[in-house]
Amino acid sequence: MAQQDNQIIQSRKTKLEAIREQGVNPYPNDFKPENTLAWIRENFDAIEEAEALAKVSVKVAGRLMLLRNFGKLTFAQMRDATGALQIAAARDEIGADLYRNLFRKIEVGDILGVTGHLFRTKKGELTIRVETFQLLTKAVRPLPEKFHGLEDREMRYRQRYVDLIVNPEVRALFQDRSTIIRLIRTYMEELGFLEVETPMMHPIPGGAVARPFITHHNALGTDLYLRIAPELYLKRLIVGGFDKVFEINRNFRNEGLSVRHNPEFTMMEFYQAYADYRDLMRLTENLLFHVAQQVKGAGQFEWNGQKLDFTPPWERLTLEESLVKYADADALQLTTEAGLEAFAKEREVYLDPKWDAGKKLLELFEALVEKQLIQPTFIIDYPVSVSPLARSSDDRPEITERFELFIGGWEIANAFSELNDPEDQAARFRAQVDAKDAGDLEAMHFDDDYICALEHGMPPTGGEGIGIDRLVMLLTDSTAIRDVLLFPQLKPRG
RNA sequence: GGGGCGUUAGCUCAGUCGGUAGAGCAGCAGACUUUUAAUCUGCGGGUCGUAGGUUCGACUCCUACACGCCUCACCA
Repeated sequence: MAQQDNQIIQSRKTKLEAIREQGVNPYPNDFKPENTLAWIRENFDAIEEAEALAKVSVKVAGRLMLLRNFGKLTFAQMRDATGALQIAAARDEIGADLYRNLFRKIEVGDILGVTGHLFRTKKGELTIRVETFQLLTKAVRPLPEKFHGLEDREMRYRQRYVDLIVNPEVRALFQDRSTIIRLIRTYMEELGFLEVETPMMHPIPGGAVARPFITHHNALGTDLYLRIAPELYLKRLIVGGFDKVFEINRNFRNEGLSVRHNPEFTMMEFYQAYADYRDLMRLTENLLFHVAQQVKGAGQFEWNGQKLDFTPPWERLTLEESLVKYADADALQLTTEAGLEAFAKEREVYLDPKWDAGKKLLELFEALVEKQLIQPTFIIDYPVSVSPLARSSDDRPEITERFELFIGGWEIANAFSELNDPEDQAARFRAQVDAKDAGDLEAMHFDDDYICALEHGMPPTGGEGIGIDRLVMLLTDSTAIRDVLLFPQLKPRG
């Protein structure tokens, strides 16, 4: 972000030049720290004896976050990737010339390498007594104010590097995000799932109901779509004989931004041959309970002022049951299209007359129930018309063996027993193409090669997608997806 | 896209009834060898988001636009 040099930047650049004029490189790369600040604190914070501390020699590097100068003595707080520790430099110990001409030119925000021994101040704080020091990187822009830090949301997102420097809780959140993903990956691998990577650029967008981003390949002379889901590729791998696969990666959907939506977001999709949606419900409960226990220390934890309980088993309701339980619907009324319309009118929910009964039922659920599903809840048995890739129920052909998982009022996961009948799948694709021709921008394309794959025989399979960003939001007590993405999408600066 | 709120110094924020802007931190000069948001003295620092309008005069009132936040709609 271009900014006019202000007084402060000018002052810092003047110091930079003064350092250069002394023959000192303000950006050297020959200093190798040997100790982390957290290691020093862990090993010596409990030691009180001055003689014992004085024997400890350390070599550290980090950014100066606070500077307190007393003329002939300077205290500074140094921060590295692991933690923070105080250093103290005395004029009479490092030499008057160095102290005046170089150390005093160092400012908050600069990165410093230091060697020295440990001691404890009069107030008892563990501190490094500086014996030698080296300026490692001069910062010519000032850091935000030391007490309030950087609070402006826009600046925090646009200049995340500054946010990370001055707001330690942001750093901790992204470490948690990494931990969550690692726990999921390890859990899946231990269940025997193979991690795979499938294309991000698709000639035919598929696997979800969404509008894609379009891009162009010059050499091939063809348009490509950023993937909206990896689903159809992962199921090709099931056809190919990998019985358990998963992928944790980005999806891209050309939709609006909101507190819960970013155009690129991270999903885990996984497919297991010879499993059905009931098996996946059990897997999902156990997986998320495990992750919560590891990250939060318990299966129950606070999120957004509410207590969430991830302890299995979780409630399972059909769409109709959820409307009865959470919206006081009459069960019988929901069984007919006329009844659905009457119920919608009563609750002032708009239903497009062009929609079929299944779509109307789903709309009623989304309008009246979804936000109330705070505790983990599986909603099951979705209509066929809104589930073009899911296997129909053998008992009730109008519904599919599908569930969506809701937590905190948000959809967290979507799963079903996969449709592996190529003729049925082809018919479903044709229905989608008809909807697209009728103007539905989100309807699916017909994927000939996917039908061809199914014609080779895909074993009965259960498949699921879990929204990683939303899961991270729950586990980090966040309410905006931007807060769990290092670089969330924002409008370009005007 | 609709509605509401916001945008003032590098950062965090005040700014009354319309009379050309203040504080703390940060910066500069100085004092200080044990501070913990160090303290003390002095000094600088502003396109008041942008562009128009009303007015003798606009940070302040009006309009449009930009960006952000919240919310609704669409979606995961």
